[in-house]
Amino acid sequence: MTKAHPTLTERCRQEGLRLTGPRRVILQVLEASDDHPDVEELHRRVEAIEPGVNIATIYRTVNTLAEHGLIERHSFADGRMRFEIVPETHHDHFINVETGEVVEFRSDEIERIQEEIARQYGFDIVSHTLDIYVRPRKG
Amino acid sequence: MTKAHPTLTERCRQEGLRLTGPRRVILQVLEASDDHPDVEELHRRVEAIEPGVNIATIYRTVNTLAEHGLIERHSFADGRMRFEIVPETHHDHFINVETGEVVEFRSDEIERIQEEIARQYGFDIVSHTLDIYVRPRKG
DNA sequence: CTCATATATGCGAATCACTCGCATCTAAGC
DNA sequence: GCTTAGATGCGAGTGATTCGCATATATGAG
Repeated sequence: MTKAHPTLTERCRQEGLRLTGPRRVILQVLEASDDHPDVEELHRRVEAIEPGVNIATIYRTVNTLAEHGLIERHSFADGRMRFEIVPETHHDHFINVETGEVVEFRSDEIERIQEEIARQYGFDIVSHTLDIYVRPRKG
Repeated sequence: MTKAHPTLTERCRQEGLRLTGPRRVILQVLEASDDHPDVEELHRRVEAIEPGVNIATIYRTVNTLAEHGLIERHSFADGRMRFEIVPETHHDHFINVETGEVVEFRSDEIERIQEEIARQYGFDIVSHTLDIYVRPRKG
């Protein structure tokens, strides 16, 4: 029986990345986050577990992890970068403009239409981001 | 006979914005741009028409115009903000990852599905961005 | 047409998110 | 236990954007 999801730590090993003290904590925090924290928020969460980790290390680590394809970068309208573990299957995001909360959704239909349109234009899709800014429906 | 598109200048007047020298040039440049220039590029184009306009003025002006709904801000993967006149009908963007070129497209079907999904989640859509990073199809 | 004043502008300093240089440290292979 | 490539801490540096403030100017009132 293979595990459904190898952990980030396992994937780091596979990628030949060193498992240092600070890095282990960062991985643990990422595993435990089901929202889309930015670097400052990650730093806060890391500091809560083990103080003394420099914020530059968080920046470097998320960059390394993203380069190795273990996490995804997002930049919503607030400017800073946000991160999440690369999901099993791609999804897009609702961003609640009143609270900043992020909700994931997926539409196979939208994915399909994108492919179709890209083909019409003579493009291959490398990646895409669909961010829908919303507010709770009234009434 | 009403004009199909009021010019930016006309819309500024409607919004009670002052038409100063520098601002007129910025508006003219925006009207003439059918790409998605960033602030530096706008500054370059403005300087070519009338030197001496400070880049801070470009920043302030695009912010003012965006707040008044006359232009749209975009931030593609390169980090800086890019602008375009608010289009007649909404469109999304292909970004050629090899050249940085931006191509507009529109899909009523995608728009419709977005609305449908948002409704299912109990949201009203405020706005959205769909950026598809592509490369020219080979073979 | 002139004046008053709310708005814009130019300029340099400040800010914000992020990156880098470099000395030190340490994980992981031998 | 060594060795060494790779990781870290820290402070300085960057690049895009914003701000403070003195000056200038567009626009409406008279």
